Amino acid sequence: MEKMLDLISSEVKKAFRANSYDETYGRVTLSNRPDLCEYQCNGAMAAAKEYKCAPFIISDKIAESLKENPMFEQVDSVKPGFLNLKLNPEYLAEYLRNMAKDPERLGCDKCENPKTIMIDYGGPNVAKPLHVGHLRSAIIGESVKRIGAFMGHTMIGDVHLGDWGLQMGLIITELKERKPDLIYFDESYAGEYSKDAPFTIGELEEIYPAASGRSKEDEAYKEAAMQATYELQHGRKGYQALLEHILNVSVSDLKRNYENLKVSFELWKGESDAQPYIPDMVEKMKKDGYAYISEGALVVDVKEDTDTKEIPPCMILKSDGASLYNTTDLATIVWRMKDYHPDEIIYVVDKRQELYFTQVFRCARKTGLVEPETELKFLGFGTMNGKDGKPFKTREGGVMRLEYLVSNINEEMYKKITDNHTVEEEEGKKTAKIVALSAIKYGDLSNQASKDYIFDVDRFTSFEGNTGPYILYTIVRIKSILKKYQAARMLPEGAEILAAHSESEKALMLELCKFNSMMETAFEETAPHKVCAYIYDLANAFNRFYHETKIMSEQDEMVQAGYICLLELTKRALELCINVLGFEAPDRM
RNA sequence: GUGUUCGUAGCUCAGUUGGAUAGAGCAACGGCCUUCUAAGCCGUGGGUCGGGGGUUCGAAUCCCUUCGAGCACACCA
Repeated sequence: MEKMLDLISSEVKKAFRANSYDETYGRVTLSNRPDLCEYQCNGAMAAAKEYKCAPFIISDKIAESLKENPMFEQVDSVKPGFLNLKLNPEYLAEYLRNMAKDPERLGCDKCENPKTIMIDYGGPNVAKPLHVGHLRSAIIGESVKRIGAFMGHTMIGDVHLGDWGLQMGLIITELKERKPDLIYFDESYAGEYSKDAPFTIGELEEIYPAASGRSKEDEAYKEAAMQATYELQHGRKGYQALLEHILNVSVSDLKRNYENLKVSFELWKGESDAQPYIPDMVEKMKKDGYAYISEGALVVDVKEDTDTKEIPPCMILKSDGASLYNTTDLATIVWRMKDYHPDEIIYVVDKRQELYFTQVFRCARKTGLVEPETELKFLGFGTMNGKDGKPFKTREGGVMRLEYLVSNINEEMYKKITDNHTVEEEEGKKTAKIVALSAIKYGDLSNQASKDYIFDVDRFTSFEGNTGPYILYTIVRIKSILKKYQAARMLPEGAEILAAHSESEKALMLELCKFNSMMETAFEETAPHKVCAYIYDLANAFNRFYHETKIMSEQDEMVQAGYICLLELTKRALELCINVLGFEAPDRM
């Protein structure tokens, strides 16, 4: 469906043309003075300069041309040259009826040229538990992915595991110390290895920090770990089998954790998957003359004339010849292009890595790893701070495990729910989990991703104000009425959304008709917070309407049925929105 | 030092890409439940949009300058 603003604009542009003014001045925007009008056009003031006359003369003429237009209930030309518009309620109702006919999309057209977009988010490390630092990438990435999918793009989420490097050698070394008799350490062993891992996720999570700690004090131990890393990367069979086990155990645990957050990935690739592509890539960069030796390291220059500061070259290999983060990221681009040929790759990572990714992107572009039209987008997010404004820590000052954070909030939510209502324990727990997730995700997504934000558990889990639980509460209210209505009767023949009967009803309808343009903007700007802002406005508009309108006691059957249709549409819009944000609503709370 | 992001109510944040009287929520205060979930609704108070200059009919928004904060600046990821 065409967007409401475009429909209105095209009428106003017509009026500008009819009065022989340039139609580009006819662009209509939402009103910033809802007390005066619903939509406005400020073009007359801009046009005044070109046509050398007072702005209000132009806006008067345009208003005159639009007076008879059935789209509008009211058209005013005001003081300096504002054109104030109010929509005909019947026209608005018709628009919403068309939205309602399309419950899957509510009139939001899929994009005309669907793209294949890979989105790199998550970024957990194998053998290490997820911590709060992983939260934002997961939440934002998942939402961006869902918004893109809703707009009709093929979205491929890749978790991009940290499964390469010294950490693996450390684990193997520590394991060898603890269980030296394992056949994985017997180099003469030539048989098959067991499918069962010789450790649990619990052990693994304990082994890594132990090994990491010891390597910092014990030089010989560190040497051993580096040696193990080298042997692993150069094909020692037993170690590779161990790596497989580490991956399996770790990934299934990560999947469980991400599932709890309603976050899922199409691909579970890791840094290790990029390694086979490195030699050819490096060779080609050298052969094509892009890569050269500087201070012992192999680098590619990525400076550009327009730079306002010195951009250091992108390092491809360290001076000892080893690969590093850059190498892996570039090689990852190689397989992504080869296997999926994406039109765009979005990286959802900490914004502190912006300079680094500028280097990587430029290098990829310059050396031809991607095509000129392939878009590489850096979506940097800010730090999650505690109430004191400093990076979020546990009370003891350590890094908090994500699992603990989530279960703390679940418990808190359960307490709140049981304080207010008597519910069965099982249902209460289930509801608490759903509401808690909305609190966490909405709390994060309602802020602009690029900014730091304060993770305030008390505020996010509150049911008041601009919070996830408030949105869910609104949906639950609607569900409750619909259920009551449906229990008593069927929707009568010919029931449909009617022209608004009150100010609050019209305000609700005006919010609803923004749905398609809001979703499009949220995608174009990769801005989930716009979806949050929208549903907050929508929920407010609904609650105002709800308060004024006694739906169940409405006497006129068709009016009542019209309300029900409007409620259905509101519920649908809210549900589609929270779905792209990555959470859901319970039936009761 | 260079670059970059930012500075809006006591607190947490919006601000439709230059428009009219700068908006929400929390906190404070006051009203509304024998009737669809009061986890709600309505109202009151609270601002030199960090400061200064400029661009123009018009600036929180664009440019310059200044103060303050965060972050980043090749062999970590």
